[in-house]
Amino acid sequence: MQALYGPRVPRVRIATWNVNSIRSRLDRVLAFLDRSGTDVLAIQETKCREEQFPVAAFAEAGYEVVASGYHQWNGVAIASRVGVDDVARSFAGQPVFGKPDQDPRREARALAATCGGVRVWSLYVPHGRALDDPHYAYKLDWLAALRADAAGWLEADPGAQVALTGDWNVIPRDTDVWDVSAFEGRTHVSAAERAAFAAFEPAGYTEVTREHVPAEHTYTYWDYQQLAFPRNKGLRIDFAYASPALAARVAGVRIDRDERRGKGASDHVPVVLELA
DNA sequence: ATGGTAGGCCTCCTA
Repeated sequence: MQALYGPRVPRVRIATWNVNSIRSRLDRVLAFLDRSGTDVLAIQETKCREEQFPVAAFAEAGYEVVASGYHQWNGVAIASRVGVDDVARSFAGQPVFGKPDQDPRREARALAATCGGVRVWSLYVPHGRALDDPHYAYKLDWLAALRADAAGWLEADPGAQVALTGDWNVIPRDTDVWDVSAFEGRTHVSAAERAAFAAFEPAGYTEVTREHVPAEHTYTYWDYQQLAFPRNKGLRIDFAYASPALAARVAGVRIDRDERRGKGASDHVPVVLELA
């Protein structure tokens, strides 16, 4: 009898990747899915409208896609071969940036779906641009609103399996960049950004990529300019916060550094969570 | 030497 053994828990491999245009990166993304055995991929910077997303190529590879995007900037998606249920195109308190009177839609920076029992969020945190730019205040508001909402999900269901994955555009530690002095006076390293990032821990979440890949100067992004990758001048800005029930399942994390090599690479590499 | 790259609806904006 099935009940004697309890419900089967499917093994799931979840990855996150800022692809910097899904249309120009399609072959690389499909090749990554094939070689990595990824079941759910949270994609950021798709840089396309929903109707432009190459869903047929993903379907052929066995993945269902849900995408959010309405022009050539930002854009997030989730590709899954273990289901995409209960899709959300924003979180409850997600701030609006720009000219809300002309464009009331929130930017396509957050997308959620339940995939194989895990609530997966694909997040593209606002860059901030500069400390004195309105986009910087927007970034801090955005992170605070996400934290507040994410805390509520755990209060409502402490056993929920939630993954907050994506490009966080925050350098949490001085050792997450080749030379932190190069970022003095710039975004990504400010005390306010680091506090906004760290605030997910007291909200009940664990940053599992740090837990499983603790080595300093381990990067997930290298600028296209000035030979940043050959010189290993990178940043660690792609992370995955996991709820307690999900964090307990994470058996390993891999940062696919090789994906940055060669012509036609994204400036970010995939980060893969292996669930037991 | 005050640049360099890569994406997009591409002579500008975003990262």
